[in-house]
Amino acid sequence: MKRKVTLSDVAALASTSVKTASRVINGDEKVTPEVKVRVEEAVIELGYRVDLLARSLRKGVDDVLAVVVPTIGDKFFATAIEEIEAVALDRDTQIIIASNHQDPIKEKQIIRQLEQRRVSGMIIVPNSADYSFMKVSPTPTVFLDRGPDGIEADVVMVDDAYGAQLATEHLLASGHKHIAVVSDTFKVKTSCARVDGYKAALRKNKIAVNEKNVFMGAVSIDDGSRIATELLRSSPEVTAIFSSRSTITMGILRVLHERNRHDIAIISFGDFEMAQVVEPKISVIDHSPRELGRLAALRIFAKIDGEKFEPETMMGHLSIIRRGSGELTPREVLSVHAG
Amino acid sequence: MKRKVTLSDVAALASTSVKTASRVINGDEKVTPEVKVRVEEAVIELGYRVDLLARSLRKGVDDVLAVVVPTIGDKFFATAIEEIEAVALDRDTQIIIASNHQDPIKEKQIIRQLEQRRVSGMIIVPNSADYSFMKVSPTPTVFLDRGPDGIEADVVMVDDAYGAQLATEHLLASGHKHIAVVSDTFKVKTSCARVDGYKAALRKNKIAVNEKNVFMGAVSIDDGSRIATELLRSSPEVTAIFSSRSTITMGILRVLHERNRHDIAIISFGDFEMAQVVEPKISVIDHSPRELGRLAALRIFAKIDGEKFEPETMMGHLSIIRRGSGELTPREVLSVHAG
DNA sequence: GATTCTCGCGACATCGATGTCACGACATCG
DNA sequence: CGATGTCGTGACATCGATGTCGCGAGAATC
Repeated sequence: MKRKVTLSDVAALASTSVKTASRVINGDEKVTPEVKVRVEEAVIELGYRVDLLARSLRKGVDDVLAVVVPTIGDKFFATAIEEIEAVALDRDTQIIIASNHQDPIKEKQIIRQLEQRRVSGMIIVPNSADYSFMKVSPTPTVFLDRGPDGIEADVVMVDDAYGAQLATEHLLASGHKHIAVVSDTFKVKTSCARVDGYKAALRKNKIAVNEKNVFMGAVSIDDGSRIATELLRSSPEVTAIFSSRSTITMGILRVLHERNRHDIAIISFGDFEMAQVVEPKISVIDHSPRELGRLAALRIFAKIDGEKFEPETMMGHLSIIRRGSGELTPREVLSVHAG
Repeated sequence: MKRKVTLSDVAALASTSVKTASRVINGDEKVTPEVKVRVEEAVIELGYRVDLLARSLRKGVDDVLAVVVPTIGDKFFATAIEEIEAVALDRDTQIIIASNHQDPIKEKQIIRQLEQRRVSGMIIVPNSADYSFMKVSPTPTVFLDRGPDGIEADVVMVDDAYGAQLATEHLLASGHKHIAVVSDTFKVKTSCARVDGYKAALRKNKIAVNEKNVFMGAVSIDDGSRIATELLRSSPEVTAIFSSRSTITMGILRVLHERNRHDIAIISFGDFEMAQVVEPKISVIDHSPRELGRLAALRIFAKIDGEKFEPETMMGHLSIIRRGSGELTPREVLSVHAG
């Protein structure tokens, strides 16, 4: 096992000083061409490669971007990460991924550890915890998908309430009067906002909000199925559903397909691959994880490069993709026509 | 902006030496309780936290695990990463994710960079490139999902050929004679193996392989749809399809659903969320990304901890999940019964 | 009581790179 | 011709931690 090749080995072979060797590998112009060649030859001969740890220690920060998400396996976050990685690759920056496992204590430890590692920046998808401990953090940070509690910071997100309103109004426009919403917990800001948007749309259209048709607590596919079953039983008058997450939508679809209920309109917050596969295809409110990831990455790199801004909230685009499921005519309208 | 707190600040405040402070934070027993308390108080008072970069430089390796995958957004890899991250979390190890972007040159640079960063280990999902340049790598490495070319190494994968054979035999057992396969490119080893397994199953059952029914070149959902369309036209006799990837399956399903063709049996390599949502539910060969991720992570940490093994290939479990789509009776059998 | 051991501690070197600064050689200027 | 400037260079300090080693004091041994 031969010892690691260091700059001083290179310098020795090139009969020059360590510092000059360093100058050559860093492209410093002020080196005699002849010496430069000698060093370059020595580098090749010895197979020298910079030790990034040592360089980072000297520099004071490590050229690494950290990304903290609730779960890596979630398609939405995975895609956002993919985009962040693509932006980072252009700067030869690698990314550390950490999952907070829905545990504020653990997440705080993780963030601490990332700071101790001197990552050059962090992109965080916050949970419901308090982030005020980060007020004094020396590490540039951007929050993604939702804003953090307890601290003013850069945030890249979409206008969840507005998107939910769009979705609900779309269903209203198709003639639906009895529209249910299925969402996550009120602890998650985005879920709240989406339910708020739903309610706002109803109010705007002078339709009373029936709390019975607001279903919370759905995260997984199975939750979606469970709630859909309950919904069909307890609220038979419902002709349309606004689902605030794609996993929930999948769960609802399972029940609808099993029971052959193709008479219920559905629109989903967040696009997903299978939305184009099932019949009828699922209309969605699209908030692109790619766009959010890109925005966050560009922002964080601008900050890393030393640009100073005031904390700012940046909104990604929202659009509605009509595929059929949201445009179904309510059955009472159909039956009136038929009768 | 106050300067960073270092061990020497702590030592000064505790009126002791840097080394002794170091002993305290590393839990070295040989420190007088009194001194230990002084140091601990100083740590709290100053808010001292170890600089992981410096520690890693000294130690010679960085306590970070690198994971290199083709694409992060792919659900299969994302889930594997999630599991790897979970294992790593138990050791307070963070993970660097890199995508090779299907580009061997870029991937080589990335791997080099990871070595230069002195990551303590690497888990790599290889592409078709040659990995012989890694023969002399000092970094413990495990390959995931498929074996690398040009080098003997640890590999965690499943027996793709066997899984494909299982799938095909399942269709045969339901009475299908005309079975098509849709797969990726022959450049990817796993794809090859799956097609081989398909052919082996046919041969074993004395059914001639019809190359016309071997469809290659499908990666995305759209590819799946394109090929499904072609298949329905060019091979109307086909009553069952073995799809070697979940994305392909989704593409095929889109076409089948659009055309209301519920008479074609389908089985998919790789489980996916929507497999349980559509009707009929999709039977799959399950090769759990969680299990593979876990196996790879445990292996890599064992190697990091200094255990020595010969290069070995570890196989994850494979099982068939029957959900209905693979158990459809072929229409000619039905018509015989009907007639 | 002299000697060997152990224990807690700290000065210093070290990991591998880069910043600082000063020095000698040569060019340029008035 | 002396003063000033620029240029390439390298010795040394530095980033922040930990390994080495030796020292002095008290305990244990004969």
